[in-house]
Amino acid sequence: MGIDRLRDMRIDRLHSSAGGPASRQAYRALRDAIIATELEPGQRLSENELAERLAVSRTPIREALIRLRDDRFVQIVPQLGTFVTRISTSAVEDAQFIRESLECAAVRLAATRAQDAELADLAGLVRRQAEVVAHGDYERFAVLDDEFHSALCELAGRPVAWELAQRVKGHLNRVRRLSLPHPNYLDEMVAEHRLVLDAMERHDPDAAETALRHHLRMVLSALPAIRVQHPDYFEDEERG
Amino acid sequence: MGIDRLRDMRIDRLHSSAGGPASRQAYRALRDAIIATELEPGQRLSENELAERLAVSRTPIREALIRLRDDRFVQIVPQLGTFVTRISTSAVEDAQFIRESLECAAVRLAATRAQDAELADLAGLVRRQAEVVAHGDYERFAVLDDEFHSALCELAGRPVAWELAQRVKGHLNRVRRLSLPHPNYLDEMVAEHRLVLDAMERHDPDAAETALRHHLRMVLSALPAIRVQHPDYFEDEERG
DNA sequence: TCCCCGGCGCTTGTATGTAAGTATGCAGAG
DNA sequence: CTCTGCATACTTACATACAAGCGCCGGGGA
Repeated sequence: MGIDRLRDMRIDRLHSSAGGPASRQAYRALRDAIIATELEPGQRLSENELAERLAVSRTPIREALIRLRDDRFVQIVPQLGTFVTRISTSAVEDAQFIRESLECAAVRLAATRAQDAELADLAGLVRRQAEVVAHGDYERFAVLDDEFHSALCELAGRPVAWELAQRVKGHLNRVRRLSLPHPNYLDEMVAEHRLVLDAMERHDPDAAETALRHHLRMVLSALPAIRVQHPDYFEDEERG
Repeated sequence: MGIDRLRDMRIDRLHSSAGGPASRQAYRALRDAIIATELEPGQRLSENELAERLAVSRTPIREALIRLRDDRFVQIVPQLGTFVTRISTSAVEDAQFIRESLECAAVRLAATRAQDAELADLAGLVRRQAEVVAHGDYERFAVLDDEFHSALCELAGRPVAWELAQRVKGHLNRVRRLSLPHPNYLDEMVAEHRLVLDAMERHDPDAAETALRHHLRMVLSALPAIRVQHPDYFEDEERG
């Protein structure tokens, strides 16, 4: 088992956010597939087969895999194979720690520096989130959610914080997609965004940080349940 | 000018922390050379010439350059060339922000969780730092300094924080090497380490964070002076 | 039946060749 | 003298070929 599952991967054409060099497209396609667990944790990847499937040579595939290794989404073992990393509790916690540290530091700055016009824009963004949630449009909310967190870093004058946070966020998303979101999940998210925004409007860095930290930690709560449901997706010790 | 400066690079053998695949060695060698400004900011790099100089083929060189691009140490322009990034104030501030966010968050955890034995080890490390500083051994101090900050993240249970901090730290080191350290610089560093340690021994996260933040910000103070001294190393607007 | 060992097929790592595009410098026209 | 256009030499991006090493499987021996 394992190697023939490669055909389960849905991406045949390099369609995801198409554009740019082939190596970057391959990176995005593979990354998306891993986060969506279309490529399952623990699965072995073959440079040759990926190249064939994505209709490019091994070179861009290899460059994509190297970058994915830096992201800890794959593990490359010389002369043996390349594997999708299993979900490790510590890796998820690492990602959470990094994101939390960066975004909380950013929101403190943002709360201090944000101008009224910028806060108004952010408020508009949260309103739009409420709208799409009312329509149950999960996909659109995901986009607006990213925009919100991106805007926080932008307002802090540190867009790089979001770039980095987004990179590690993949680990959190992979977990989140495995968890069945409970009904009011999206409503809660929007409400928490509003709490962060309120604190920023009061220019209260402490409150903004607290609210954002609470918000970011929501994701992790589902982790134990997922481990019970997909034990073979985890690499951690306690499995028996 | 520019391209022939490639011969100024001191690394002929892949000697820096030798071991591992050639691409990794090339990465380290090039990274070290850039941080030491043996490869000057703005300088054009040739894959062919680097391959010849490091006695490997273009493939591992290319992989190294890709990783350096992710680190923002080089800029790759397709069909045009690869260039050592000039020092940008915002990039340095980005690196500072990331390092500060991660390490300050880590030291808070460490101050809370550290055991007596671990604190004793850390105290021993600071003592050794004082010794090598007394002998004016800058190189050994640099190693022990890294060990100190690495230990903080380790004690926090988040070694990944140090890995990331170390990666962006290169940008800060490149700046620091250009500044002539004033005489008591090393003594101050050790003293500040001791302040951080003291706060940790009191299990006081707030004090530990404050002390570390102050410590980390020392580096940036030298930046304006360096810009005056090496204006061509900077890419920022205000040059006239 | 169990164990050891050697060949085979796969893997990644590296080297080299091909393609496409940009800046540059020179030649020639105005 | 200045401007235009083309040939050329370089670059990165990609494709392909070669090398070295690990795991597996099957045969032979005890």
